[in-house]
Amino acid sequence: MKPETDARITDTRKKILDLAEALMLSRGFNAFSYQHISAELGVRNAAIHYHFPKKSDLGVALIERYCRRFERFTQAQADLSPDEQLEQYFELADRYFGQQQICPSGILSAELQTLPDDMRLQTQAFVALMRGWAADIVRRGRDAGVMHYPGSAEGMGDVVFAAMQGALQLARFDRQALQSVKLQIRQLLGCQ
Amino acid sequence: MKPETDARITDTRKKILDLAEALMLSRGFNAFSYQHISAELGVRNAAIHYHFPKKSDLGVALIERYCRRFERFTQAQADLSPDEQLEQYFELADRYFGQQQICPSGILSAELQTLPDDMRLQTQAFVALMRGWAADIVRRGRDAGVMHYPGSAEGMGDVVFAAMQGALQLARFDRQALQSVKLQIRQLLGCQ
DNA sequence: GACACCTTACTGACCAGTAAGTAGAGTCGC
DNA sequence: GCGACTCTACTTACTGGTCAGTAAGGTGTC
Repeated sequence: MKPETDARITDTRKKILDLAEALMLSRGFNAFSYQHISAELGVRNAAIHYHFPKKSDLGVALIERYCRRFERFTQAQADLSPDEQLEQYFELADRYFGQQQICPSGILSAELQTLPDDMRLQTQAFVALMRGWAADIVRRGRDAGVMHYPGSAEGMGDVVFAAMQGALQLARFDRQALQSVKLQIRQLLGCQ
Repeated sequence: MKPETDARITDTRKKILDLAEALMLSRGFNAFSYQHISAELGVRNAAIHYHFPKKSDLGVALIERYCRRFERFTQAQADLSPDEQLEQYFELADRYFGQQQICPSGILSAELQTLPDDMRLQTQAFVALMRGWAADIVRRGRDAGVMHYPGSAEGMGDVVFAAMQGALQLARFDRQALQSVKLQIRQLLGCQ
């Protein structure tokens, strides 16, 4: 049966991506090796190279998957109110925090100077997506009259995005920090 | 003459620290090697090991220097008004940005999981210092009536600190991002 | 027999770290 | 004022480990 074969084909590939994702978000892209993945998966090193010849291929695939996942995420919650969308974003951050991880844009931008060119470009596109979305939420929040803040929606979106990225990093030292930042952002936006 | 000898002793050591600092803030701690430093300095690899036997010794020395420098920085501007202190902090960020660097707490927290234990402890102390200072500025800013924001000073300090850390990372993709975040923070605090 | 999905076996580069030796400058007894 | 000693600040030469990446071979399935 074709589906079963296809399922097996994508199975290892998906497991590699999942493991690589977890490793990248906790250790960073440069700080995990094909050994980390192959050992956990019970295969040999070269098996990873079969699916992703270069490490940058794996990296690009990871970020592409983030982009697809993120677009599905935004489409799925397109009908929610802006303040509900903000809470969904906060929950996303909580999930990263619960696994001792930071957000993908955080680790990728920190390591940016050492990333291969193709990964850098892909990262840029991903960050632009996230940034635009944050600005969108606060813009529609203000238009709907549920959020109140001075300045531009782009500026406020940047602050929310940057603060959440920084908060996840800060939370590695103090578990209270993420809650602290989330609460303060809610108050700054005047919602809840 | 003693002073001249002492000057030469500390000269190489200081040059190593300076180069290591620049490398860490642009590439990350794990992504630079003793080769990077020794090549630039025109000495052999082992010369670096003479001054800093383990790489973690170099890392700890770097963060300790940050702590000392930071305390001198806060003492030097103790007499400034809170909004002037905030602008000094912004200028610090501008200086990092101008050299294609991110802030030390940003890179160290991103790489935290892969850092040796002694560096982790030192980083924790450094971050606590910076965080406390940010909270101090906005607390005294509110007390003095020049800053206005909802919630606690700790919460607002965390947002400012996290947002600036995130903004420096965001600025690697878009040079406007840092200005955007700085401006928005000023407006959120109601100063200028 | 063609293909997907691995394996074994290897290469060369880079890495942190070490051991042993050395050049020069300062210190001491005499 | 001269040899012996000592210390700092390196050097050369090396080790063992890890890394990404490759080449060639095997195995099961359509």
